[in-house]
Amino acid sequence: MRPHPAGAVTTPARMLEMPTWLISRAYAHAHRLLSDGFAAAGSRGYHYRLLGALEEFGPASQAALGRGTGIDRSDVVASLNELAGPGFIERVPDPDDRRRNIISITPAGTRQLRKLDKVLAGIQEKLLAPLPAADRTEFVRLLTRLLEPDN
Amino acid sequence: MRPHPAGAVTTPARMLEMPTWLISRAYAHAHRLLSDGFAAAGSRGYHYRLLGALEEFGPASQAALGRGTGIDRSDVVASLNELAGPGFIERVPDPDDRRRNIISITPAGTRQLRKLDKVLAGIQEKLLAPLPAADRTEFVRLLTRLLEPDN
DNA sequence: CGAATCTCAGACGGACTGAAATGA
DNA sequence: CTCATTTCAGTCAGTCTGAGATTC
Repeated sequence: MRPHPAGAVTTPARMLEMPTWLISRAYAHAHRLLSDGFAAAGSRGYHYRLLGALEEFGPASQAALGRGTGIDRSDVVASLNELAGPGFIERVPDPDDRRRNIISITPAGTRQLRKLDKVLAGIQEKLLAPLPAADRTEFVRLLTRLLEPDN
Repeated sequence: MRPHPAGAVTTPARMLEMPTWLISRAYAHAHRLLSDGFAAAGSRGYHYRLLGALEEFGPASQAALGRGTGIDRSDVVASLNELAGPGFIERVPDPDDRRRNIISITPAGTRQLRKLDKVLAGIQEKLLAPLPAADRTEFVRLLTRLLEPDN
């Protein structure tokens, strides 16, 4: 017996409606929208998280940023270097503890964050586009509920 | 002005309710449940996908399996090696095209697939546990709808 | 000849670990 | 001396690319 012609094999039907499968598809989709969206704005997801944390919580040390945002300490350094280039953040030595840098968001960084806020809103819009408005809030509610035990 | 004490920084609030964020959290959660669940059964996600495709579509070439399941050709080789060890699949050269191997699932492979079906069902159960029964079908419906344009 | 298959080795980007260097 | 922070080099798992041998 010959094997089926190329292309006849697809994802097994038993998987197609599994929540785990759907979630991983949704993740891949969302991730692509995010990467593309941020890249088009000359930025990356880490930049948004760091700028957002700096604006919300004020100046912080690099280590605190890493712990707080869940970004690896070593990636925090790299991302802050990228953000310091265009002047979106500022590093100044902490006068009280000269081991530390205090990282602050600059006015240019705040403007960049505003811009990225819009980019991100556009991405959410694009992601949710297939759902009628009423279903969108329901979708968020269900996802939140699903994750509640984690918190 | 001093930076905040360590631990005061967390994920920026602006992100916490974003669908993209929730989806990536849900993905990480589901992925962990899957890895752990399959590992506990001495298997891996790729094994399930390959065995499922073989049972559903019948014998196929390695290239067809790779294209069909979206698993990289090189990982197909590695996974089939792992599946061939315990005798879950069988490789025989295609008499009609001697470049090819025809891969078939064996009776032991079918038994393994049944076992993994149960494992996977348990994982879905664990994932959806926080949602009341009525919300579960709704959740699946919304995810499916979200992904429809992709298909 | 060009195209497809299987296989291996190496590359690759993303994320984590360890430890040196600096300073409190 | 001990501890915290910054930084860099090395590692690691997962995935993909390239190339060789073979066959169509």
